[in-house]
Amino acid sequence: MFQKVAESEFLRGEHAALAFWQRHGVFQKLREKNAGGPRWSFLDGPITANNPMGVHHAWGRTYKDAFQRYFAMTGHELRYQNGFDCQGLWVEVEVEKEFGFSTKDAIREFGVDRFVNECKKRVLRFAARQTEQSIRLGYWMDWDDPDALRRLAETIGTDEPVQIATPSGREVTDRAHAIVARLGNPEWGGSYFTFSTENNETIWTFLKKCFQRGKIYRGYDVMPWSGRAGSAYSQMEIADGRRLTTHRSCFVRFPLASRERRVESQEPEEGATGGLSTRAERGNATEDTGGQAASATQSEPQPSEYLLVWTTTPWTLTSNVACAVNPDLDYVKLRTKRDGAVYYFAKDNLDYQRLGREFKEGFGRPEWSWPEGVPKLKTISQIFKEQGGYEILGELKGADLIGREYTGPFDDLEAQQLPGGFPPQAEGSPSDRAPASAAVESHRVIDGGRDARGNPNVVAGEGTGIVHIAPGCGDVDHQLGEEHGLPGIAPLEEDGRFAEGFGDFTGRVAVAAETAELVFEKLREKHMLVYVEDYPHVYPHCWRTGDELVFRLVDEWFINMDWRDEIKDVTRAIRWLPESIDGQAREIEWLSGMRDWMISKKRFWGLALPIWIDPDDPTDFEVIGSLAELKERAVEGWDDFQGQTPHRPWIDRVKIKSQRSGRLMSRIPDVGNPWLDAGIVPFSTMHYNTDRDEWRKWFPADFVTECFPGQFRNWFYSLLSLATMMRHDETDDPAEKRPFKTLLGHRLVKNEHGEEMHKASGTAIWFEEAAEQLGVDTIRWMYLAQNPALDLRFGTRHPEERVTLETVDGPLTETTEGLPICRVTSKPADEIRRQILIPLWNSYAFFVNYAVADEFDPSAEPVPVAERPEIDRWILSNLQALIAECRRNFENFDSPSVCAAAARFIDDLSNWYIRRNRRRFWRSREEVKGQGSRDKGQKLADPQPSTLNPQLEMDRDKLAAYQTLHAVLVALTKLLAPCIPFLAERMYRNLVQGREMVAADSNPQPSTLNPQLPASVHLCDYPAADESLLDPALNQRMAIAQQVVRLGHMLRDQSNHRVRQPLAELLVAVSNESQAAAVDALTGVILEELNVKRLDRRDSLGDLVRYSVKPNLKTLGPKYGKLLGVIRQKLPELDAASLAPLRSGQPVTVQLDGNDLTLLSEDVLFETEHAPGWVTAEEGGFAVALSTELTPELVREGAARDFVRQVQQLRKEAGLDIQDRIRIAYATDDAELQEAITEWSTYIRGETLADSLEPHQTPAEAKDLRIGHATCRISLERA
RNA sequence: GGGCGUGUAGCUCAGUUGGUUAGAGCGCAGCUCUGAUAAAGCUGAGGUCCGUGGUUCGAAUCCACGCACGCCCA
Repeated sequence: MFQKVAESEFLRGEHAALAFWQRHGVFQKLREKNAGGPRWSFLDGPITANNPMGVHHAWGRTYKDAFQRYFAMTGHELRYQNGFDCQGLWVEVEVEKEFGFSTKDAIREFGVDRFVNECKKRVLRFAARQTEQSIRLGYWMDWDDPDALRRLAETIGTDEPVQIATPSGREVTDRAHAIVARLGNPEWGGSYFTFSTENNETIWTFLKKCFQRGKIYRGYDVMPWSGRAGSAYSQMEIADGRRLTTHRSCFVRFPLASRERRVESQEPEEGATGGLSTRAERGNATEDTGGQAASATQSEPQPSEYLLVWTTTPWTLTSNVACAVNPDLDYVKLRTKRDGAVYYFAKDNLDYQRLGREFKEGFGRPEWSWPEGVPKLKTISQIFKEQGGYEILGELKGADLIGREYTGPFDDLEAQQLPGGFPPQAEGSPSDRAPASAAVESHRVIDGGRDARGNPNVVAGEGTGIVHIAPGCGDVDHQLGEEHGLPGIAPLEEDGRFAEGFGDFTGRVAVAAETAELVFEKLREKHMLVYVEDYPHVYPHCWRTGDELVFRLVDEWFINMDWRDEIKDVTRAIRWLPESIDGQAREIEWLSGMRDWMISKKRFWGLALPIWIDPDDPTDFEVIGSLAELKERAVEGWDDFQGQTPHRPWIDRVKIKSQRSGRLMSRIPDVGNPWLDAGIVPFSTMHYNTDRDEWRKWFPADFVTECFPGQFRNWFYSLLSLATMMRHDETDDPAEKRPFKTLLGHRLVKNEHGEEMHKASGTAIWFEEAAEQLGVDTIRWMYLAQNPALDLRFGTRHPEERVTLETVDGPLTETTEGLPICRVTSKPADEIRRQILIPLWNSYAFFVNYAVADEFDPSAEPVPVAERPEIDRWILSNLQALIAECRRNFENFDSPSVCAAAARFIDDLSNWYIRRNRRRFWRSREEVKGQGSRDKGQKLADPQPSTLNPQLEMDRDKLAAYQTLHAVLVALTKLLAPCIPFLAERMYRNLVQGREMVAADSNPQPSTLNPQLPASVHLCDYPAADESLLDPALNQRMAIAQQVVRLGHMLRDQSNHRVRQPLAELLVAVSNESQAAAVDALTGVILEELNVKRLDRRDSLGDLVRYSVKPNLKTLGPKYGKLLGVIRQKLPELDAASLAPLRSGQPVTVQLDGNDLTLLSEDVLFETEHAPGWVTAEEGGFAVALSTELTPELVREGAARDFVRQVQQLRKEAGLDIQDRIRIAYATDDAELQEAITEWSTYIRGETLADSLEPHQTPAEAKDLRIGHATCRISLERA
């Protein structure tokens, strides 16, 4: 039997379900049940085990769980392996914070081994934490015991043996790091950790394959670099750190060498007369420049021509090698009046209002408005005017400047004079092809060239059209330097300071403000500084420290990605969802534009790149493909390493011998890019290297899902490239190479106003805050129902409102990490609870509570469906449609459609089926036995009039109702189990196991449960639609009845007649036979819903309305074109009768404005207009009219129903049970009402379970209640 | 700067191949129903379909330009 249910208490129910699953090992039973079934391969994208989970992590994890549950309920075997992302700078950053380290040296001092152990500990601690949070989400995975993970964290770095039980039930004892290195292996089960030896070693396999294809190289490239972190940032990660900042930017002039080779000129050679030069006008900007420049010309009349150059990074001027122009661009030749100096720069720049738009509108983000206190920028013309004025001497093309030599700004520096550039290259290094000339010998104007898309690198606009080129300090600069055979000067050390060889600059931090000032001071001395200003712009910053990045020439390791077309082919073989995003195109776009992949990082915690190199000959390097290979090749250090994980510092001790030279080779000190860790998992977690047959069973994954912004260049990219390379020697078929078949991306979780939630501002919502305030089923529904292509506006955290959560473990005021727990509100969550979960619960509670009272036995012989009332067959038919729809949508990874269909069904169930059938359940057993006191003869409208033996028939009808509703609810719990696993479980268990489940909960032996039925909804098979119950015609009929009722309600509303007031007659006019049949079949339903005495159906709308005709522009337009205007005007004026043949499909020829038109039936639309004198409404081809005339009889009956309603409300307010009997006393001055009560006394008493209904001098506290047009005082007491 | 996308009610979004009076949900206002319902239903107000020009008998829809916003790439 069923357990009576009361309040929904969703949160308490969720905790109860979690406890039940744990106590009965339901998840284990599910895995056993499906073992050997068809496989469904899900591949989890690893979550960074670095912080507790927030609600933004839970969206993807809800998808993962929901689809896994669906495929489990359809009998599939699954892997259930969660993944943790463990290695990389993000972990180092947090550990540095914990220990207060701010430099790499601080870490070295602390000890790299201790540091790496701390990183491992942090990962294990947060893996434990996220495991607990995921379990609370209802996410069923093969979880490790969080406490075991914490024990490992505590003991890692010691030799103390630890004993843990693995998820598969094995007892393992070993040193912590030996266990940790093997977490997630197939014998133990559990989550995979990317720091595992298996994962790292499989990346070695990948890198070896790259090496064998000749794709690994050591590159010298200019990369964004953080001096503080001592690390280069890859193209992928730099995107996250852009910020608006203000730099001291400067205009500088480089003196041109005189043109000895010059053959002709457009302008006569101007002498540096200086005749027009005067003392500089006063003015801050001019004060320190012009005068000194003028004096330069005095002491040295030549040269007098200058390149005008502009830069926002003054420190790079130390490393200037060349200047670039656009040969097609117009340049101007300008002479200043003050000192007669002649400048060259782009013509368009003279009056160009630099950052004019940004000054007004900011830099493209709301928070990036023009910085306060920074003046508007001047035009170059303005600057020269302030410095005494100028005259234009002429124009020339950029091409005319190319080849001109000049004097650099810092030619006195040692580095500038070093042949081959700076730093001096080791012999035999890959860049030993670099030119032997020194930078000072290379200063000349070059062609800026074009980028990959063919756009010129040098354009007019912000600068001067002459770009200072420092191949060691800039990306494009570097490329140009390579193209033009220029030497490079790379001035910065790892820490972002100038190296030896830079005079006074040596040791200074490049980005420091003082460094810029020193540059200006030196330039001033050399008379090269023209103007200095504050220049705001968006510039890359370190995403961790916020420090400004520099562009630094580094030697890093790269994968040559010239096989990108192979990856594109694989990309095309994959299904990318949601379709509206066109992820495939986005990925292809990224693949087309991406550069070679920088895989190295000069840090400590991460994949040990398996590259061994001869320190004396950097061209001699080798990639090792496995630890076994390394062991074989090792000539020293193996014994030291053995027993450790392949991480720094331990792995660094192993040396091998060069096959080429026989010399000792060492591992490069770099660690790997963490996206390698996440990209290899289709191989490492499926045992590619250890059990190829097993791997073949699970590769490729059927499904992956992740939050997509950013991942096209991160996880998706790494999965695609690694799989393409891993498989290149095994197959040519792109489909065989793909790591996954279908990808579902989803967007971001935002707050209710659409803003990002930030940890720092306290607006980020922690998982448990949301879970224990909003409820997990609610949150899951919110995620699953959301369109994945759109941001989800989750809710709002109120940092100022602290709350205490009541949990099973007692009150909770802060998270495990000590973060305060704050109030979380969410309108979408409230709406879901209101519109879906509560109606669902109420439907269930209604059933259960009546079933308990009636002692309904679900095992009773079922009433054949064919013999049940039409409405039962209707809801069952609808259920089959829902089942089919849910299956189809789950298979299609379309959870929003599952949720939408279910929501519609729940509405039909609650607001139509149950509401309409209440009376079938109310009939008490006494009533059935003929002992009831309710009056049956005066029932307003019995939906099931019967000529059979009333007792027998009612009994059977009631049984049918119970059986129908029971079946629907049980099926619904199964359908929704993947979405709302807690509520579904709770309902299912009571509906199926009933009271026995209480006994089972206190006794872990499930023997008391009905062994025939699964103990958990999650052990059930997903329902399959029963075609024999599907009756589309019936569904349509009911839809028509619902539509008529809706129209009827509209008419009542418009004519101001409440539904409780019976009305005499309803006319329904239909336009076809199926509508007629529907109305006839459901007349009783319509009458009762609308509280109308009589329904009269008319065969034709013509009886109720008259027709009007309208042209069908869609068909007539193409035929008559311009004539359409006339047709539109005149056609409705035609006599409707003359067009009548059209209604039966005959063409009609009419004359309009002198034109003969032949109209087909499709050319004319017939519309209805309401007949006068009726309240009518019309929709979908039928019309409804309601008579509004009230007779005294009708008024009295309405009053009686009002009276009943008010009494019911009082019963509820008095807290009476539905079975309690009462006595009613009332008082009214209204004679008509008095008469109505007397007339309908039996009915009123029957409806309200009243033993007596007496006029009385009621107590003063009795309420004045409105009954029709009168008022009445009513009091009641329990009988 | 380049590429892609978006712009429709107070908010979030639909809107088919160009077709007649542009829709939904939320919010707001009013009304109704209720022995499961903390719900729900109905009605109403609310629109320069970003702007300008063009194509067309007809444009939210197609084209061009402009403006604003977003993403990706420089």
